[in-house]
Amino acid sequence: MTIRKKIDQRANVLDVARHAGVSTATVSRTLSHPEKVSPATRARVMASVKEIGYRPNLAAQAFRSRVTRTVIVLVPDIGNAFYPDIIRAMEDTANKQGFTVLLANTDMLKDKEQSYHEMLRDGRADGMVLMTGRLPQGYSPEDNLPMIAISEEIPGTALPLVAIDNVAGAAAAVSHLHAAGHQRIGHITGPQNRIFSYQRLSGYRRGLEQAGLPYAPSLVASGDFTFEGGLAGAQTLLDLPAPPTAIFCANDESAAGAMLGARKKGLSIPKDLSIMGFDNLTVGRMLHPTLTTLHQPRTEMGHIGMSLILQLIQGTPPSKSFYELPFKVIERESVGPPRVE
Amino acid sequence: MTIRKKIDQRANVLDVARHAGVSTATVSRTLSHPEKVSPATRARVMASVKEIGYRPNLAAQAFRSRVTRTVIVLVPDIGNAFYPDIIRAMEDTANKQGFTVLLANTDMLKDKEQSYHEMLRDGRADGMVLMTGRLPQGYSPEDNLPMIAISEEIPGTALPLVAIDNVAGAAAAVSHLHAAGHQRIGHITGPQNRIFSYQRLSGYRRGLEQAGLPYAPSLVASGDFTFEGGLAGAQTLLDLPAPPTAIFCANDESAAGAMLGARKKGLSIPKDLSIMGFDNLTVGRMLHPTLTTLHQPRTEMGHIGMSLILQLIQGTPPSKSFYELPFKVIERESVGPPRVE
DNA sequence: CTGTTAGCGCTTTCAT
DNA sequence: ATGAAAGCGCTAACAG
Repeated sequence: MTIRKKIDQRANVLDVARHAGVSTATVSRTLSHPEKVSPATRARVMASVKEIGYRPNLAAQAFRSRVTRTVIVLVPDIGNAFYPDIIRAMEDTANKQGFTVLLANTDMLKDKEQSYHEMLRDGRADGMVLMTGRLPQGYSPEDNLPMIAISEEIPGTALPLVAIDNVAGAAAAVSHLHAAGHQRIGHITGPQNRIFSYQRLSGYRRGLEQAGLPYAPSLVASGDFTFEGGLAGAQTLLDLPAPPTAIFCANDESAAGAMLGARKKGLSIPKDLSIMGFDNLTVGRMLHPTLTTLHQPRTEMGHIGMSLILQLIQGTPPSKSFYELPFKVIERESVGPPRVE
Repeated sequence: MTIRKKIDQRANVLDVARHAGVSTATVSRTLSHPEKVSPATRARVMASVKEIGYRPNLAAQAFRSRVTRTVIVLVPDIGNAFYPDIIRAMEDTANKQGFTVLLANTDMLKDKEQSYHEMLRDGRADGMVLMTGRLPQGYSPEDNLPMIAISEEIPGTALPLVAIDNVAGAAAAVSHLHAAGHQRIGHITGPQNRIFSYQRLSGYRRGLEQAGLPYAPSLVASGDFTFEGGLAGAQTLLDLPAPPTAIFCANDESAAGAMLGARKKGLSIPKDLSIMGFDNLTVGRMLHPTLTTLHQPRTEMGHIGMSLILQLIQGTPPSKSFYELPFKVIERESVGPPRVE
């Protein structure tokens, strides 16, 4: 019996209770709800905890209290430089409140999304943040599990969303190009499986419309948010009989690819072709010329999103369904007036 | 009493046991060690599980079995494009074996490192992977917790390491520049708090030595692995009375900064100045000119590292203390012969 | 404010 | 091969 303690080194509540001359309940209270215990006992228990070197068994705690203090965050592609700032901000906010972020890279694979969602259902996390733009398979509103979306909207649901207005952002980008004098503005899209892509494409169309410019399907090349996609897209557009004088790319990485595509064609940016990105990643400042783009407040997105999900976890209902954040155009070197023809 | 089931929807082992007409022990066995149960009962239990829609409570499981199937991965800076490939590979390997990766961004903050290490000690994870180049505070070898290091060595410990030989890699980079004809080769270092920085600096010196070139402290500028650090470092070096004709940067991001620094000085790359990076990140292909660099097999690093820690967790001791991976020079456009003076 | 007591849901001896 | 029963470490009624 006393042998057990020798085998299993670790002290538990009972050891502390004995040492402090109180009950286990008091020990538990002191640790979880210190205000419910008299200062005197609190001090005594704390002293014992310290002396014995007691640390609560987190697995037992999670099991018993049905609270894990963990939030699962679903990221479609951790290699995409768009996410790190958001993730860091979420982690900071979570840690500050004693929560842990369980980051899950899904690569847009449905079974990964599902298996993390099952972890949530099965009590390994208290809430979930989606940046995938879609619901995990097996999701059921009746489960009533705390969930929100960040950065990318989830069509057909009531999940609270923290993001910019992507359509308006894309329209603003096109306006910016139009304001610089461009009349033939091309677009390189994102991948088919992302809501983002549709929103930015429709923002592109809205921007054209607002500028009084016609929409020509031939000026839209399909990309996939990657450097290679941007490269290929630009090549397609520049091979057109009447190529665009400016290209609005669905994100910065494809804009980088588009810049290479232009260079390969012997075009100089922005003299022969203007290029505009979306997201405002660090890479934009590394490119030559530096990239004009549209800024998304990623850090803020992360902070606000995490605060929101933590509130939901703690039982506070969301005050609105869309926490809209501002975007802004970042003017750099890759956009200029069109060449006079 | 029966009311409980109505309130707390969820089925448990007892429900399954009753439904299948067996004991809870048999249900547990069927789920955890199917081979210890007769095919007939196994089928019956499985059928009940399915029918009732039973899913084990993971928190209870973790608590009781003292196994979480979770590995904590400590990353110094998730914004650094060096890590995503490693992380993705680790996650893939872990998931394949039913494990989960708990990614922790530490920003090289000791208290973050410590608090995640405490999570390990307190039973919220089964093992830990360090990419921080140092031990978390509170680490004690006697705890005998499964831990390894990936990519960055931990001085003064016996933790198994999966990485390239950074010193040899840096020396190879310098050799490459020397082979191109350079005699005055500068270096922009990493930050002071990273082992990487020292290793690459000492590799730089070894490379000079091997080339029969003198080491001049003035040709070493201190950087911090960031774009800005590279920019500032290059400006320092290029302002020298006798500036280098080539710069070996401690990583690709600072190389990108150095390229801008050169451009700002009106230098053309590689005609007036050659630049070499380290890591082979995607950004190297986006730069103009594209960046010559040294490739680290990051995906392999992640796969091997995760397999290793999972083995340790399952009780297999490591077969060696250094799992060395190969590096290789990637030749692109940023390195050429020096200008004839 | 504090102690008593009864489990949380699961796994695991120990019998049978 | 299966069941009975004990208990992991902690928390939360409940009573006092």
